[in-house]
Amino acid sequence: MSHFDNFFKSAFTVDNVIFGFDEGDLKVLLIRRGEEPYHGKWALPGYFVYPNEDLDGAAIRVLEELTGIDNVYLEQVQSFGAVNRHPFGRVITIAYFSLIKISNFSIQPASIALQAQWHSISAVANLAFDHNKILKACFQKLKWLVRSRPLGFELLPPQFTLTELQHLYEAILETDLDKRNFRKKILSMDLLIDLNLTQEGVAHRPAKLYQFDEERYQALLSEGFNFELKESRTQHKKDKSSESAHP
Amino acid sequence: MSHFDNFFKSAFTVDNVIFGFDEGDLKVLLIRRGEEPYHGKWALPGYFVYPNEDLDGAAIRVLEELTGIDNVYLEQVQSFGAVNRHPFGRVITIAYFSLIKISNFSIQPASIALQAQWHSISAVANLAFDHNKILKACFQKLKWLVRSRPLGFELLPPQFTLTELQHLYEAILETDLDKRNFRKKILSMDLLIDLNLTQEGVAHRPAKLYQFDEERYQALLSEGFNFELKESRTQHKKDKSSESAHP
DNA sequence: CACCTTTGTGTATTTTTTACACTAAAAAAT
DNA sequence: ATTTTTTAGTGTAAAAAATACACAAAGGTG
Repeated sequence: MSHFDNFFKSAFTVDNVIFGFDEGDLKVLLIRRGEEPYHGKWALPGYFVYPNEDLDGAAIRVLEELTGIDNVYLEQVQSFGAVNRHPFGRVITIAYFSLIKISNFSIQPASIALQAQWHSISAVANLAFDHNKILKACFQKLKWLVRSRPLGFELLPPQFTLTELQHLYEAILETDLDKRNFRKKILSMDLLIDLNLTQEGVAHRPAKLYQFDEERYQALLSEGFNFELKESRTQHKKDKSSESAHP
Repeated sequence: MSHFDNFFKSAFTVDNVIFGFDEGDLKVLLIRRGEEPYHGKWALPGYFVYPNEDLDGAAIRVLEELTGIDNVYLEQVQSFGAVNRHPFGRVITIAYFSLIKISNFSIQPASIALQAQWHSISAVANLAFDHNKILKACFQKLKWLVRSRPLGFELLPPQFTLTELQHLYEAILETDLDKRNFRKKILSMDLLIDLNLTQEGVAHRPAKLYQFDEERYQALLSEGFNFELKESRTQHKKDKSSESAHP
């Protein structure tokens, strides 16, 4: 049956774009490749999909094998299938992405990777394959998603301050937000639990700590609530609160 | 090199979800398969990606070969790669979708398909493979996209009335829109050219005809304009304009 | 010419978004 | 102990956007 001529030696891979947030910086998890091609180069943690596993499953497995990270929610983003994107043959890849709290996971590269490390989004080197392109597409998707879902909580420690949350949003959206308006909006969604605790050991007024209300989020989700968070249409200058501090 | 064990007999396909709009109904283009598996069954127009072509190119070629339609913009949606989705072996598929004016294209199924035909979205049968799932995902994406881009013009004839446009939006969003508010919003985007023509041969007041302003759309796109079109947050009843007609 | 059907229009109300500046709290420096 | 430094926390008014809603106008039909 000539139909089967369409089955040829080819392969699929999955590549994971894992975002984290630390020190006010949006980061992505990269590995240094321990295999040809691109041996020694930085790349997204990705590998082949095996014949007996589906794509989502492969993404989860590969991430675990290459970085030691498991138990995260991975979302499919896009496929990349340029003819020569892989020097060894025809390989298309399916990109997945996820957001995780950096501090929650210890990174343990498998033998197949020389190293696994967080890199600031703003300082990502030349990656192997077409991984720069993939990263860019995933970052776009993140930016887009964060406007319609209260994402980002995944990236913060369980207890966080409103300023930390705002910085995270600013990093993702690549814009400045107005402090008062941001707080008003976030608090009005009623998705944060005020822990009645404050920061300790900071050399200034300590901020209150909050926690994400997972239960309420699930409840709202199921009733089709719209989480949109905008403040991006008009250009506006920062709230220069501090200008009064030095008269 | 054991690396190459990961290249095995497998295949990629592309499947196209082509939306059209006619007689107030949102439609999708299906073919009746002329090949095993699922010979004789309705399916999305899809076929294998060849070794020497990239995914976007394959989608365009396949659509042309199976339905005679070419010169349309296809957008990648998602990959589907369940292990047993294809009875002949491991095949993952990449779904593409597009919107076209039904009247602009004459459908000419190639020998590989027995038939190609528009089907109302609301009355799609059991399709081959996992194509019902794919169709559903694409419809979701359409619904989502139409809120953030002035899509839909692709689906209408070059000259259309505001009521036709509104019906189209209602079909996609699966909701009712308020006539006056819809017009206000659409016209304020300033993307329609008033042709100073009216419908002819209708048994009621003829509507004005408009045309989509492609140039202005491109201009606004490039300056990052936000086309969002909502009116979906609160539940609201229809504008029962006609209630005064029969006092 | 009455009548049927669909088009086309405006306004008032409510909600959301935006812009903007000072006091409060704690630690550090004097 | 007082002052300085730094960040947290707060409210309001103005502008823009979204919503709800009803009737006259245009053309064909019988």
